[in-house]
Amino acid sequence: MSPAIDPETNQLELLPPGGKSGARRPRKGPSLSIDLAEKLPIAQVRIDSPLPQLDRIFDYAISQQLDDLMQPGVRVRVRFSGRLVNGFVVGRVQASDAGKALRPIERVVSGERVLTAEVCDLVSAVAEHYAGTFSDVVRSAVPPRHARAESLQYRVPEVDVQVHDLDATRWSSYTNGPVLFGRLRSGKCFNTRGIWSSAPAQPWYQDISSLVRAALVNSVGSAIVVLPDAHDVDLLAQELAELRDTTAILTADQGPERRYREFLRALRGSARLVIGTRAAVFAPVSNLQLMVVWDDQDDSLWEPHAPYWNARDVAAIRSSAGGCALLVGSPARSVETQLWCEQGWARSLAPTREIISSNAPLVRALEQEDLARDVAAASARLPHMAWSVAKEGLKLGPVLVQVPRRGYLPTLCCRQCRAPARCSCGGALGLATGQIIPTCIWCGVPAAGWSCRLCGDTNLRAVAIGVERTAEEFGRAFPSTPVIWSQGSAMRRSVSAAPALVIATPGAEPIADGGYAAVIILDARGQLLRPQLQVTQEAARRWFGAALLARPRAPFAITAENFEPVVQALVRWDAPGFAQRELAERAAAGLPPNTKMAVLHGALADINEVLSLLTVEHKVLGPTDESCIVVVRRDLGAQLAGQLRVISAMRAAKSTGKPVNVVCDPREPIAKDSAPVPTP
DNA sequence: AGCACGCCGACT
DNA sequence: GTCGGCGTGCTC
Repeated sequence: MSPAIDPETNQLELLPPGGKSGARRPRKGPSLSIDLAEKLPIAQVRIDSPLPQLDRIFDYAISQQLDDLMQPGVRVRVRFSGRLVNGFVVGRVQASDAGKALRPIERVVSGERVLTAEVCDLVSAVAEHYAGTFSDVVRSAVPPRHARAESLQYRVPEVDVQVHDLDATRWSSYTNGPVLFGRLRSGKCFNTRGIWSSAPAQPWYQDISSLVRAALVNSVGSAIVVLPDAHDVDLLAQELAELRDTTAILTADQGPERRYREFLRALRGSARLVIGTRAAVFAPVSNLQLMVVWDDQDDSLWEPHAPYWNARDVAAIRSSAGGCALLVGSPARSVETQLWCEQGWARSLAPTREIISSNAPLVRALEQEDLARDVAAASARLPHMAWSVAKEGLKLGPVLVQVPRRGYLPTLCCRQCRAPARCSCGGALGLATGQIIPTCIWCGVPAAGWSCRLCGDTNLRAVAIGVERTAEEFGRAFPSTPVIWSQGSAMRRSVSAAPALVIATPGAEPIADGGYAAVIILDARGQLLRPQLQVTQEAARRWFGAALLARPRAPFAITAENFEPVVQALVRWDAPGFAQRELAERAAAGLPPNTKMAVLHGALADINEVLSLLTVEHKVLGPTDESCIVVVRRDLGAQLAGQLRVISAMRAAKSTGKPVNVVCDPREPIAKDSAPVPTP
């Protein structure tokens, strides 16, 4: 409270607006003064700086000239440590506790209040949760200003939202579905949270559009839908075309003007529905009723920049803070959302028994008798069982073949000793379609005259077979059938109902008109052998995802053994049960999401220093030369993040050692096999 | 990060 | 006596 306002002059002791006056030099002579705003003359400002020691509120004086514009949420330019920097006004108060003379705010960038109070609190909460800074998070929440977009008129349209009969019917395919749907429809969104695992043969974008209609009918509120990529956004926007006039599309690939325009449509109430990719989770809509996140295990929901937030978890924070409804859907189920269900924070929605028995695909896996009858089945890439499923399916329509690798022969090894084949630069060798000489995947140099560094053999052997080679093989086997392929680099979005073989990588499967007549998963066993913690989760997501695209009761062949739990889950169409099992295993091993993890990256000495400053009860895995993992009980997660934040800020301010990079709730913290398991 | 302040060695 | 080394500390 120290710089008192003189009641006679309404003036506050101030530093001059410009110049490079020494920050700590005592001012000499009479101080400069400006005419202060009469009410709430102090602006609380967040500075645009990634430095953790500057991640707090700074007070500035508001002149009478800028009084009207200086609303919470506006962008400003302020003199900070001698230099002009950007910032946001996050509040206005009567007095400052800075204990020193204040500088006036130099300039208001525009009167647009781009950072609403709710989003400002959300950004703070996300920064705290991930031990990151406000400015790193707010960059995702508020796009850069574009003056022309700001000068446009934003009409608030009259849109009549209608709930169709089909909308309620779709949700009666799920246990708890009718209750949840009814709550949204009657406006009882408060603390309504659901986690759904897709019903077979029921497109996710139709499920979501039904929810959105229910939440927006009879209400003046808004809804946000977060989807993994721009194509999904288009698909849902088409499904909800009748709400076009009140829909804002927020995707990363839009370009500055369009992006800011769509943002302003949400901010100014011109759009009540926001459909977008991960950053849309911060959209500044008013009266938020419902948030939907689809496919929460997709990598795209993780922000690749510090502090590496995840859109599903940001949505959960937002739902917790404001009580808006939250629905998270997946082809399968993540262990994280399963935990929310088991803790009672959210309801589980699973397909009903009736829907499963009428629509779930008929799963064929590798059985003991298959293996006995067909000696080659155990090692064959395309066992007889899968072959006959393809042949039967092609009589009725398109058949999907999911192959985990793109390209032709993407990985090669020495035929003699099976050592991975490498280029002189260290990159792996692969063979592209039509090539005879393998090339390096990193430097692209052809490896003519390759010889094995270990045994000297000059012959190569394929380790993995890609989509293109698989398409070639099926083309030879079914000469009169069209073969279509689709993979990450060249995706095909849809195919007709005519018989065809469709070879695709996971996530690149085209949608078939009327659904696939059969689905085949190749190289399934190999996918269960990779060392990541997420392998079984990821496998379930990929395989349920492919199975969803099939017609009701279509045959589904998978080249993994029947006894694999994930295969069992497919047979019973029970993704929640599978997640429950995985969650229990992780709980027993002290692994997330039952615990909270943070990965520290940096030099060993710096990591050790950070660890020595932690007082929260924690376990340490490692440290190795450049990283370590800190594990705490789940209920101590906020404390851990808080301490890591303080420690980072302190070390950065004192510049002791090099900074340590912190990643909270990492996507893939450790290899499953090598994980030293913390003892509870 | 920048930038200023402060407290010790070799120079006009 | 003072020019300048970069160790500390702060930025409303």
